[in-house]
Amino acid sequence: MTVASTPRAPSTPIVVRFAPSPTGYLHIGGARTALFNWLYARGRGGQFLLRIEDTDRERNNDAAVSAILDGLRWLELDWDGEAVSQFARADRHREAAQDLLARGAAYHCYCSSAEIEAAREAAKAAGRPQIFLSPWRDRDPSEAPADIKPTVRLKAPRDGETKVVDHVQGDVTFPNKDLDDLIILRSDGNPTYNLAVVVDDHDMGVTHIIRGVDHLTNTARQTQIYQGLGWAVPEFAHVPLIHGADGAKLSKRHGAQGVEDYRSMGYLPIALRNYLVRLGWSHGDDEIMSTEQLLQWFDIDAINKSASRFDFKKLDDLNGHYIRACGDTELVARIMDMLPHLNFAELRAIEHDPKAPPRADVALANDIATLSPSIADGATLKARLETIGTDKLMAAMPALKERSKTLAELVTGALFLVAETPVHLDDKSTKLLDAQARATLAALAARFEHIAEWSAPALEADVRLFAEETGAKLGKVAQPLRAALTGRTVSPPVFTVLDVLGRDEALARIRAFAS
RNA sequence: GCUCCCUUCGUCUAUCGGUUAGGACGCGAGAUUUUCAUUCUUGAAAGAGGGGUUCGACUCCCCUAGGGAGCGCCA
Repeated sequence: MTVASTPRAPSTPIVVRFAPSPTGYLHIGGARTALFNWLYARGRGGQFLLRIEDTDRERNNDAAVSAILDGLRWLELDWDGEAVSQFARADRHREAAQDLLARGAAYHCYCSSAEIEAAREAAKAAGRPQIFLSPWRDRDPSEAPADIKPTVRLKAPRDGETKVVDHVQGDVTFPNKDLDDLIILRSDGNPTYNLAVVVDDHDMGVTHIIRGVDHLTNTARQTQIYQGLGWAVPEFAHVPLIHGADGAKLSKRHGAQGVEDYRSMGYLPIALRNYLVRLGWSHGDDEIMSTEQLLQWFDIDAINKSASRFDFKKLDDLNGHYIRACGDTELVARIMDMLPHLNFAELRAIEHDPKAPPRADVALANDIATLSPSIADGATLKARLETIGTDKLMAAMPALKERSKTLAELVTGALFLVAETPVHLDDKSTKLLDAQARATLAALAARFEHIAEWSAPALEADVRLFAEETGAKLGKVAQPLRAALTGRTVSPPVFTVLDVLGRDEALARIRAFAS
């Protein structure tokens, strides 16, 4: 394992920000951007600020904002200070626009929306670049029509080029002739995104802007605003996008867009972070990296330029690693935290590709439907588990966690705890419990009644002895037991199941199918 | 259409001009095993295509092809 040089203490403290718009959930791509920002700041003693880009009043609402904050908290990415509302700073943005006007770096444009639209259509039809050159850039404002409220446009340079110096993309130059005079103040006097971003980033003292490449052309335009305002341009790192497994944009069809879905599926925050950081960034051959290592190693200069595809198989593998490494107490706590977020009926209603394996939370919902149909949601399941006793869940954890990739699978494996007696059998276990198997169960029940010590090793020894005496293979004895105890042909080791269930419950379940 | 970016196993990636092109996931085979897993061993699997530059190119340059992003009084 090679160790990169430790980042030098910068003379000016690093300030980064994550600036999502409130769309109703924290997008998985946004989550990675937030993670990159967080790692960069926290690894270098800098600040990680949060700003909500809520200037679009129609889309903005409190629920959408808290969904994003919840997502960040769940991912364990803490930010400094209060989240800044961009909308609340509109006066300051207007002030900057006035400043631009006063400096001669902006002008009033009296073109109507219809006029602009028409020009764009014409350009498109003629195969010309769809940029709009306002005639009011050079026209005398005294000629302005009285009935039109003007917008304010940036007076961007027409010649030369605008260069974006980027830690990921390198130097990217845009010919100024391709960048039109963007509107910075709408005709209703409200600031537009590009102006607001520049003013906010400047006022918040942001030194490094780490965001998606989809903003690269915005950066060229924003650079012109910085220049018009006479402000220093911050450093940039435009990170590549994350695509779905088919290479197209990540969509609902791919399984999950918001981090809340990943919580529901039972991924551990640390596993998701480890997975996300490896999309577009690496540190040699290292795959599993602790947060401490990431803080030490992560650097924006090592981020790749190409987009990557989201691979659930790899996420599952990482999550499995972290589950196995996690203490039982913490796992139980995380399961209990997760359960109230699950609504089984809703999960079962999720459409998905029938060829693909269902999401772990959907699989759990389906399993509950057959095993314990009376449990309708995660909160009920949680209550049921608490009634039975979390000590039983704890006792099952060591056996469960080495066969689970997600918390949802952990719960699926633990469902035998809440099953009603007699257990609801699935098709395979129904078939397995034939006359011979039921006779075996009767014989076992008789033995178990008198067993001195009810523990996994003692039970295993006794069952092995029974198999030996009757000349049966262990599987011939263990499988009927498993079916009677769990209703499934797949479960944690039967002896663990017997042990965790306890003598009375186990015997009742066995007798229910014995004959 | 215009501008910009990208292209190493199926996927995520390593390689700072000289390697039998490495690792991880997934997949195949085997071992362990009461089921399923875990664990261990092992196998297959890649430089988009074409030109240059160079003693030597995955690495530098050009072209082509494919992919992506942006082109709003959205953010």
